Amino acid sequence: MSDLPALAPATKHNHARCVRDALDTAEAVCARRGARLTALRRHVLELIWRSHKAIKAYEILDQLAGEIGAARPPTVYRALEFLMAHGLVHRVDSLNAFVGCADASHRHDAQFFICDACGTVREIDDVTIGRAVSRGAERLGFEVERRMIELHGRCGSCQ
Amino acid sequence: MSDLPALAPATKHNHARCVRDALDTAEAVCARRGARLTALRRHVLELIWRSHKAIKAYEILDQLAGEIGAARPPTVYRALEFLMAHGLVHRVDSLNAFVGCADASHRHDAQFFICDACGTVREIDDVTIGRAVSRGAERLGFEVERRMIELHGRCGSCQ
DNA sequence: CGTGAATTGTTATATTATTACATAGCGTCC
DNA sequence: GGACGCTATGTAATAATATAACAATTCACG
Ligand SMILES: [Zn+2]
Ligand SMILES: [Zn+2]
Ligand SMILES: [Zn+2]
Ligand SMILES: [Zn+2]
Repeated sequence: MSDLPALAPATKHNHARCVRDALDTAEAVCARRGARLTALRRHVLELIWRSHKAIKAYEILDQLAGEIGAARPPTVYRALEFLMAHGLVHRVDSLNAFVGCADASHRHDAQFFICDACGTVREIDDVTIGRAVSRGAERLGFEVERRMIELHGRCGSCQ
Repeated sequence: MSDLPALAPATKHNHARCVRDALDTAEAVCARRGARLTALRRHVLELIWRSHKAIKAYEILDQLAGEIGAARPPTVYRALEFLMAHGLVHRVDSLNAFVGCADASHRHDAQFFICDACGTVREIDDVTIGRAVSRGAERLGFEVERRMIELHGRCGSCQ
């Protein structure tokens, strides 16, 4: 595994450690469920975690091609499908892109704060927002199954 | 203009009237701003309003082709761009599709409740949800510029 | 009318994602 | 160990979504 200097996030933290933790959690989650975190899937997850930005499927594809030779779209999309199914990665619909889940220990929807200046995606799960949505849904007689909440703007360091 | 029976929404209402109102509002909004609601743009808006479902750009394209002859993607995407710029249409990112704005009198983000069974999209603008998001953002020091809030599930009649 | 700006037409291409089928790996039963 | 069945991966083709670049037309305004 190579070093990861160029793509580190804006927030100051030990990102190598941050990635290692994410991969360890992924191993644990998959082990617990009898799911196979294969070399390929693990590699894709690692690429996603190289930054706290959302990464596009074809960027993953290009990086894979540079590292392990030929890679085709289905390879990437299948890995992403697996990682999303196990809650290790979220899809950011407003960007057609993917980001590592900040709390992969349990499946969840979350809210994403996306800085349009630096690209950093910050995931939180705010119960107040969740409750507000639930009450709105209730008034409409609507049964919510999946929440997609993505807020675009400027993060603290980019204002 | 043809009749609109097949695509009427689940909720019982006078949909012909509903469409007419939407077009009238659009005329008014554009007049007020000196924007030109050309025949093409008006036609696209009307196609979008034929149902309360989100419609895909290429569905619009197909319908235009059937009605006025050749139509190319840029034609549709440009009309959509105009309609969105003037708040007459919203894009539903989680569907790559477009829906008529339920309250085009003023520009806004809103929340969309999307029934995955019947496809109906219900737009509301719930201040409670907006406030919850604002407070979440404030705690992160994040400045929100655009809110994408799309809730998938089942509407009342599809449960 | 003449002019410039906005709109639309047209061709090509970029970007994102899936289908369909072939091959390879891997655990289990006998 | 070998046959079987399941999961994962490889590969080719194509579908679905969106934009770029430039030409032709239309339209408001003077
Ligand atoms: Zn990190
Ligand atoms: Zn998450
Ligand atoms: Zn209606
Ligand atoms: Zn609206």
